[in-house]
Amino acid sequence: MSNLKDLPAQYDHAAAQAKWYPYWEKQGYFHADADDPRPPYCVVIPPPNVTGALHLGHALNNTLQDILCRMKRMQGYNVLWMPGTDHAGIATQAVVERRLFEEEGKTRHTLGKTPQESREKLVARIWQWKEQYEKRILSQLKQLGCSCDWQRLRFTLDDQCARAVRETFFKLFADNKIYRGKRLVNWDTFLQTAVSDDEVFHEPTKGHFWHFNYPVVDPRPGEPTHVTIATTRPETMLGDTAVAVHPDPAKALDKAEEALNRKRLDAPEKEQAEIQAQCDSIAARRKTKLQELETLRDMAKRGVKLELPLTGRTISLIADEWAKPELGSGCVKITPAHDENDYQVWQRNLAIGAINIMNTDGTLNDSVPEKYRGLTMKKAREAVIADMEAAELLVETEDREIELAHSDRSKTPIEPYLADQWFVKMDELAQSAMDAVSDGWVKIIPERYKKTYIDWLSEKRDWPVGRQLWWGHRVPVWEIVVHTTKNVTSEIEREIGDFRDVFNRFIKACGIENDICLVQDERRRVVFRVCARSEEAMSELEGFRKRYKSLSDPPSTDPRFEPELSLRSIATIEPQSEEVLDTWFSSALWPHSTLGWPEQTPELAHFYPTSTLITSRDIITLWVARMVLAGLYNMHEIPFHEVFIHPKILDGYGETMSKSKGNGVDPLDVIEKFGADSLRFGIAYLCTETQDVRLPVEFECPHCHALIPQTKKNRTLPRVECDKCKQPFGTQWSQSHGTAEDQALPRGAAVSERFELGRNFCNKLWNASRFALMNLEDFSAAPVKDSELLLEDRWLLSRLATVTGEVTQALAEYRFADAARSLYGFAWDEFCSFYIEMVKARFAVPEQRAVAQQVLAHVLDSLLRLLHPMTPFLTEEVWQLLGEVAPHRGVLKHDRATKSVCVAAWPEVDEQWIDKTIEAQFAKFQTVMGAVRNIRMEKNIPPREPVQFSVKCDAETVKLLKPMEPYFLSMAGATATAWGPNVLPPERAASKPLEGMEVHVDISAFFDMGAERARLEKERDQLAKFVNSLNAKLSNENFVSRAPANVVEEQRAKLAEVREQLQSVEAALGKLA
RNA sequence: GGGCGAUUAGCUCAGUUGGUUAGAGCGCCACGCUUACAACGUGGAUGUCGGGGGUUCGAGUCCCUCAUCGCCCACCA
Repeated sequence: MSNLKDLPAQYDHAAAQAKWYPYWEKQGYFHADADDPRPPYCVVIPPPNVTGALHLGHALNNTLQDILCRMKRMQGYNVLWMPGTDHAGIATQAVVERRLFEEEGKTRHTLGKTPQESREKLVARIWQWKEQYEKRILSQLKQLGCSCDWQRLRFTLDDQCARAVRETFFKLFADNKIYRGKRLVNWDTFLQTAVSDDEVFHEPTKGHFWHFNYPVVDPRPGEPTHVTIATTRPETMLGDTAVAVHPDPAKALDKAEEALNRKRLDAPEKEQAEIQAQCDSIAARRKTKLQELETLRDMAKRGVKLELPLTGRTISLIADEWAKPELGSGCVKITPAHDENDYQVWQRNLAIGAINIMNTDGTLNDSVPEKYRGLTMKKAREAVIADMEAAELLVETEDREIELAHSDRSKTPIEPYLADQWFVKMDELAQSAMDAVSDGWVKIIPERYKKTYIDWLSEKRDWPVGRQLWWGHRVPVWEIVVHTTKNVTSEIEREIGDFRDVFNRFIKACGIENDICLVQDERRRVVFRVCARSEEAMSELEGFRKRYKSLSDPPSTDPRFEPELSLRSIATIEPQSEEVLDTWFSSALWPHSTLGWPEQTPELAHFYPTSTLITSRDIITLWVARMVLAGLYNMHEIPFHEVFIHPKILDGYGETMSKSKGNGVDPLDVIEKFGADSLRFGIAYLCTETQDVRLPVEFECPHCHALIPQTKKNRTLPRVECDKCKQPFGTQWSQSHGTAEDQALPRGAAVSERFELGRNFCNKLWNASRFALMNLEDFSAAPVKDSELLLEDRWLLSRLATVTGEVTQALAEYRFADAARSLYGFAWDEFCSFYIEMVKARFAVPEQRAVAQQVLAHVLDSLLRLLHPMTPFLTEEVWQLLGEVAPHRGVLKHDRATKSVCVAAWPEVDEQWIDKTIEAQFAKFQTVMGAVRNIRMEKNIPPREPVQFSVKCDAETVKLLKPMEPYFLSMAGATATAWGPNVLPPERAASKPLEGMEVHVDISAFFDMGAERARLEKERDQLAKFVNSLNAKLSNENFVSRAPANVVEEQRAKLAEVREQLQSVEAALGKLA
């Protein structure tokens, strides 16, 4: 047995963490079996990206999951918390590539001698990175106390996930839900990949607005000889295929004017001038410009061509509604391959065509005149402007601020780019996911986030799933081109038919016919795409392709190879698609792929659908929506019943934390300084429904441990000087932006004082436990009789039952802050400040000792259980110690404590103890105690000085308070001299009127006439004010007649009560005079 | 441009279906190392509940409106 006297006065969080996590793991408490008969409860972790270490947001996310898992485990569920990490395709590759460039000056293309070798080498490096960070992440989760089933650890790029991804892709492919199409994509010229809209951010950039003239080919007399267009991206003119003018400029102007007028009516004054200017501009157009636009429109209808300067090409003048007559010249250039809106115009006017002018690396390609080829878009811009100016076709240059799209990953500008892409058709899939939520199968909490989810899905935009990256699940598709020498359709079709026959024989011979799906390209009929489901099918295709290439390798005479030989002669198979899938494709499968799908495992049967998903609001669309549709598609069943969207962690300025802002906080720093329990409790305490978690951040000086507030300025300094000791220290910013000297400085951790709340609470509980343990050394388990319980025992048991109910209910509804606050108040104010203080006096009386011990041990036991999900280490530490002195605990009935609080039963609400009368009675005692203490302080009576007091109250209250006399002595140093209805204040007393009572403290030794009078006058004024306000209310005819009778009655009673108090104060004052 | 959320003590936040004189923690002031705890105890001070309207006997709470901040989505030749 530990020597309880030697327990440190401060909770040693580091020791507890080191001791208990390994213990839990060894006991296998976190492991869940699929054949366990208990009801399942399953949570899949939102897999953290292996891009870097976990931040506070992860700490919050995982703390909440752990709180629920631990509670459910105690409630008797078979809990599986499925852990894992995400390969985070583009993000991880970008990080590794950037490092490669910074540290070795290499790009991914120069890493190996061949493209193949480069790819392999880069992927190998990313795996190394992944191993390193995954290890770090897992260690962080363990230090946080997360009770994940580590035996089931998964990674979105591991073999099993790969199988699930291929299976899903194959299903979609065979189902005609995956197609290849040319679409305008956001092209990252640095990473040379398409990125999704979600991976693009806009940044205001200083730019210009250039006005160019395009000459008209053979203008008729009286018609314009050129049209003027304006652009912020002049280099794209090389890819123009048309200029558009509105088909009905007059009507469009009317509409614009109408809209403007509507806006003007309710626009604030400061915008009026601007609107007026726009109105004037429309009016001016009516006079001068309309005619011209209508002429241009007519010319467009006639099929007039324009000369596209610098290219020698002619382009069409078309009529399209995209051109807004009220803006610029009223004409707009159309570059379908490099602008989203222009692309839409092309879709309406296919005849104009589209010209892609860019290579994948962001340089201009062979579609532009030779002099521009190979230039970057930026260089091309300068060249185009110079040449247009030289040709006297540059009309005007305006300065203008533009919101320029940047890639979130490489931070370089995005070029819109027409490229072949893999798409998933979203119509039916999105609908199914919408229905799941609108019909209530999946519940989103808080409910307001339903809207985000539904709105996004209802757009049903097809999902571009291909990424031109090397890190990820490679698209399992091969392209086959059928050879043909024929140019008659029917003959070509016959050859295609032959190909199909031979191909089918080939896959049958390989035994992979069930794992192969062949689809013909809609436009190019000789092109086929083959999707492979299994490893075997993939290697057969690859094998065939390789053997095909090396014709020197003579095919075997095995009849099995006959179809292969035929196939060789009629078609070419291209290498497997170079692309990989969007990282969200594998994340979408997470809830079922981690449980073993596509295998029908016992886990899948037992744990799917999972119970709850806990995540952050910014991935409701990217992740949650896609998991629902993927789950429904693959499993025909929702992936989870409830989704809880938790708040975000912000810094003291209300900004999101991020590495690039330098305001991030590493949970390990917080754990080291405050302990994991404090971090967890602090998070739960702040995790309210509507507010984000705002945490002012401080640097902790490594020299003197002073806390220096983090400001927008100092958070991005490579070295910070301590306010107190004036010594410099490094920050997380030094690591990435500092000199070697900065990096060598001792590092100042970024922490937040907000976690002091949790630390103080843990320490309070530790010391209360220590008190209990010290006083339970002679504990012998013996159930108490109901009659032996004193008022304070019943009060505490009543409060415990109530709080148990509150906490259980709050956690069931994801109200973490409510649960934490409820426990905080109960443990600190009721258990510590009152019960323990009272029990001290009882422990001194031998015949009262045993009962008090039983109740104390029991309530501590329950409190530990209730707190365990939030503060697992502390509660386990105390649980073990308590088990040594009091292995059997309870009140009327005893049970043996479990080996660990981890597997202890969650407290039930014991209704028999809930007693509002007792709680009200106890409140009276607390009020009198407060009054006595208050008078002591106000009269400056030294703490050690004993005082005497008397209480005027009814007989009922006397019965209640008399037994409490010892507590007044021990807790307020006050001895009661009289109780009852006829009590009169002593000669020199300080008096306090209370509800139905008067407290008089004898202060003859400290009497100060002036001070006492001042105190009473203040009290009198307050009461008088209250009486007035009540009087006013009650003399209001409307209040008396319209308010509910009970409310009026309450007010009347209150008035009588307050009047009485006022009288007693006035009496006391009179006595002084 | 559309949507969502926030605005309560110096700071960070609670505040149930409208009903006494609006709460907590930190910080602040005073006193106290009383054998669980100074990371503590006891007591105290601190608010035009963002502004303006409205509904109501009664509004921090419901409605309208304005302002500020934050987030999401869309758009910007």
